[in-house]
Amino acid sequence: MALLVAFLKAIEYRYFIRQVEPDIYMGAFALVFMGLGIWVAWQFMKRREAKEVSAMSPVAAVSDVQSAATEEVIHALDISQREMDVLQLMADGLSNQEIADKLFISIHTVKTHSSNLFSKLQVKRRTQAVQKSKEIGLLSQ
Amino acid sequence: MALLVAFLKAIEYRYFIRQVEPDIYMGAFALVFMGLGIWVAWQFMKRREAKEVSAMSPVAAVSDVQSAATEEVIHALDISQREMDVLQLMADGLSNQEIADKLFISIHTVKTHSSNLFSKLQVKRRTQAVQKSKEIGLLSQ
DNA sequence: GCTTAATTGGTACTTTAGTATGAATGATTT
DNA sequence: AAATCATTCATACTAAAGTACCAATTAAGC
Repeated sequence: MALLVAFLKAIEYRYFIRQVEPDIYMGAFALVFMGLGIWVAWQFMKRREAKEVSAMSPVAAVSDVQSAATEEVIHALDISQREMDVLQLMADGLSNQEIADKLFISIHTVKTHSSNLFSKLQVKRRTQAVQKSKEIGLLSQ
Repeated sequence: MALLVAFLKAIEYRYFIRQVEPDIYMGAFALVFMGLGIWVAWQFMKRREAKEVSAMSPVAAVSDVQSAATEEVIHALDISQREMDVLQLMADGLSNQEIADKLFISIHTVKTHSSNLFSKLQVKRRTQAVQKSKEIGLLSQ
């Protein structure tokens, strides 16, 4: 920014400020920098869009990784019976407390199971867990 | 633009130009207008992005038969386009923050939409919303 | 007997989700 | 012009979800 100011001062200020109407000069000045601002924002947004397109939906990206190793994961899912119980009820839209009540265990236990489940499924949230487990055939669609 | 120039001339030019160092004044001037430019571009891109996402929404993209039935359900439940966008991304397992980033809106807005969605679907959580919306054909299985 | 893994439960904490309420804006309809 | 609706954003709050770490119990399996 300091460089820009210096640049403007050196190049334009001395040559135009006294040859052109001040109003017009300031208007042009504003216009140029507004244009520069638009350009900067444009570049930024372009980069952001590109990233999104390449990454697409996080779920899609996840599923791609998964499908590459589907066999391996299905055989080595290492998901216990109790974790499956929790997963099923999670897929039904139940809260941790409701799952706890239904399985006659504490909510802490449900959290333990679900947390382990998430790391095994390589997801971060129950919604993703449900989505992914249906994708890979852990749960019926 | 002409108005802006006039505004600047009237409000700032006369009061600051001879009280502040010219260089600093010009620098601040440039900065302000660059900021304005960024803001303008940002607003423009936001609107464009929103339209694109809406247009890309699976609701509009599914097969004719499906979309006919889906449209009916959407209409019956009085669910808006934006609410459908949020619902779709919710079903993909995204967090509210991620949905906000993808739609270029704030997390507050996402919460507003999802909350309205839940009451329209008569559910209490996003997991139930996803489950039910697939049940009634709002989302493809 | 000893080990291993599954199941259970806990504390303490951070993060995310969800509700209630209000308000501004733009587009559309009446 | 006025009303309506969709969309946006905000604050302030409560509830739920999720993580990290620890520990007791039980049922195999070696």
